[in-house]
Amino acid sequence: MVTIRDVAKRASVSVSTASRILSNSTKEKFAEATQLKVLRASVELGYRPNFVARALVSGKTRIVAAVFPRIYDTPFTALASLQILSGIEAYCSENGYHLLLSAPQVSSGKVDSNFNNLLASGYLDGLIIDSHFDIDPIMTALRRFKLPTIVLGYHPHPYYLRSDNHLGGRLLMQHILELHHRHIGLIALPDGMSAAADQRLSGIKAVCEEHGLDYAALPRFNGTFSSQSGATAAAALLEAHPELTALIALNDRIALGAVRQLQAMGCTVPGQISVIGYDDLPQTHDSNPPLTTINQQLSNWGPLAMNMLLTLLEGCEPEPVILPPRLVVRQSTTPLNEFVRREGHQR
Amino acid sequence: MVTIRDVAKRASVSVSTASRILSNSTKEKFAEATQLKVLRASVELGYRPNFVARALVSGKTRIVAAVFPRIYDTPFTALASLQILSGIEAYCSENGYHLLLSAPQVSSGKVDSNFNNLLASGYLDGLIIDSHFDIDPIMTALRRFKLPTIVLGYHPHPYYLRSDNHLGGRLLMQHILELHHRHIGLIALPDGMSAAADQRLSGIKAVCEEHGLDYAALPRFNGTFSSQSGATAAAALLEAHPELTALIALNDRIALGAVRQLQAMGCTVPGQISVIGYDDLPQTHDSNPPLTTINQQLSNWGPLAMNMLLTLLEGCEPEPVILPPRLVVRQSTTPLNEFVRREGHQR
DNA sequence: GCCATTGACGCAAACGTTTGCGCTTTAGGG
DNA sequence: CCCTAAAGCGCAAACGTTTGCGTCAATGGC
Repeated sequence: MVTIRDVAKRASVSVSTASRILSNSTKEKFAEATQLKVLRASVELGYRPNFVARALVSGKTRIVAAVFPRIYDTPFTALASLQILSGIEAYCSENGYHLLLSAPQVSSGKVDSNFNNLLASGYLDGLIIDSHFDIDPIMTALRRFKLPTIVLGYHPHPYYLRSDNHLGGRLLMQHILELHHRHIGLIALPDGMSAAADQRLSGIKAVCEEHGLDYAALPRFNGTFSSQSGATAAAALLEAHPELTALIALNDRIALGAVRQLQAMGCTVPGQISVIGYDDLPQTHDSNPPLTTINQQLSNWGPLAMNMLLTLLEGCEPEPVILPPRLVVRQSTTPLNEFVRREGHQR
Repeated sequence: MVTIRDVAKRASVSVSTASRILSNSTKEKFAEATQLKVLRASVELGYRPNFVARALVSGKTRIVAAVFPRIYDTPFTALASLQILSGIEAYCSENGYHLLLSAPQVSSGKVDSNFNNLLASGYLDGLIIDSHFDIDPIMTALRRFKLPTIVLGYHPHPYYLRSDNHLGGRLLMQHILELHHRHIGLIALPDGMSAAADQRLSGIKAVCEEHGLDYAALPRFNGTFSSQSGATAAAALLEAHPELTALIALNDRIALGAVRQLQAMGCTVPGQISVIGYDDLPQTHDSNPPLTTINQQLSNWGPLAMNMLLTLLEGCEPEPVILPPRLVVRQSTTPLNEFVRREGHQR
């Protein structure tokens, strides 16, 4: 390993001079000739600074962590995480940072010890935490160390980035109403299970009230995160309420499950029943029919969150970010046709 | 920050004694009383060793990197990466290692500078590299540093882990032949584009020869990695060869695209035509019909690769690993029915 | 009772940087 | 010609550990 001492020796200057010329961006005054000597020696020897030593004295590692809690042993969930992760990595790399990935095991209110070690290790300059699930244990573990932190999602924290799920819910409902549907089923999640889902529901409710609809009266069936639960829900809803002409699913996976179930039951989508999802998963492009859904700009999350973290690391106060979701109209929703609409009105 | 010096002072011992008692697992002999004093002082003060300092002297950071090259700006591809990553992370964490994620930009034979910095930084004890795409530039950049490395896939390297894609190809073809199909279309990738795909094709070819079929005569259409290209391929194949009763796709995405296209053309799957994919992507469980495909045990890759890396870090020579893939029969393939079979034989 | 051995611990160097401060030289002003 | 200031550079401490070696006392054998 070639150290700065070697460079200094070859350039016949002191170590401190070499260090200042090589790393100190604040150009202290050095003779042109000296600078050249050092620079040349550096490249000739192929000198690369040892970040560990640098970190020890500066206290800065230029490493940040992305934390995706691992709940019930399920890995950080699916492609959404990957998109975010990819964005963080890219932005990190552009700014000379390195990304450490951590998926701490959270069980019975405790975080695994390796995560605690990581926090105390001094390896991290800051972190970005996904609060898709309950991260209270993580945040309490984190409090002891004064590490700059950005939170993704609804966990209460001064610096956060989230999508406006209320607005997303509104878009969902408005789209369905504009298509003249009035008999609308809801495949939701149990209240309180996910802050994001709750917000989506609140958006739906708000639109209902604006249109004089009784939100509480909407046929509703609670699923989970699996596509199978979407299928179950669709079957149950249609059996209890054959008059339904539209189904709102709170995420794409249950929407896709619902579509599959409907088709298996001989129901055409969107011919007889419109289905709308939420998340804009990649596979919704290619599903049959392509799914109308809500896009959360996931690919922007990583860079934006990392940008917030960087301003925090520079000692400034980043503004929280709330991203507006967008409706993506594909082919799983269609206007209620005249015949059915009239029938609907008769009831 | 509470340092080991504080602990030593509170226990009224020297720093070296504290260090040895706290970290040196090779229990040098110390008086019972001294050990207790130090341990107690340590917990009372909440001492956590600074890994950076420890790394500086020991030369070991207990950080390893997972490298997923970013080609043409596409992020590390999809869920396969995520499954592997999740496995690596879990195994890292269990063994007290930390995982750094790097997705270096590779363009025109060069790797971005941040990746080079990472390699030279001294931050890494070792790395696991995904060779899904061409990683020559990465490997040459890596050669200058003597970092223990495991390669995932077919890139030539002493320590590798891969799935037996030749066997996978065999399974693919055997399954189709056992279902009595004889008019088989191939949605492949251009030769040489992917070592894994080439291997799959070689397996298919081998089975053909064993059954006296002319591999070269199989109707074939080359796609890419997108599901759209699968749709295009299916349409083209069926138009040129209406007699086909089975389609082999070299990956699930193009298989799903093909299924969608077939259904749009009024072809039932598997009623009129069987389709088989490769990869066992999660969405193939829920597609309509659920796809018959090949599973590569991706969730085992991470732990196995990490295990190899750990033995390498301990100074031993790990054995390369070749995992056998498994056929997953779902509902997109079915035996050729009698009528069609007889017709098939007549031609 | 003396010497060698062993057990228990401390001293200080080392890892590769950064950085506060001080030293020398030169230039410039009076 | 002297004094001051600035320019250019080096010394050495510091960051928090680990670890080779040395020291001291106690112990045991003869």
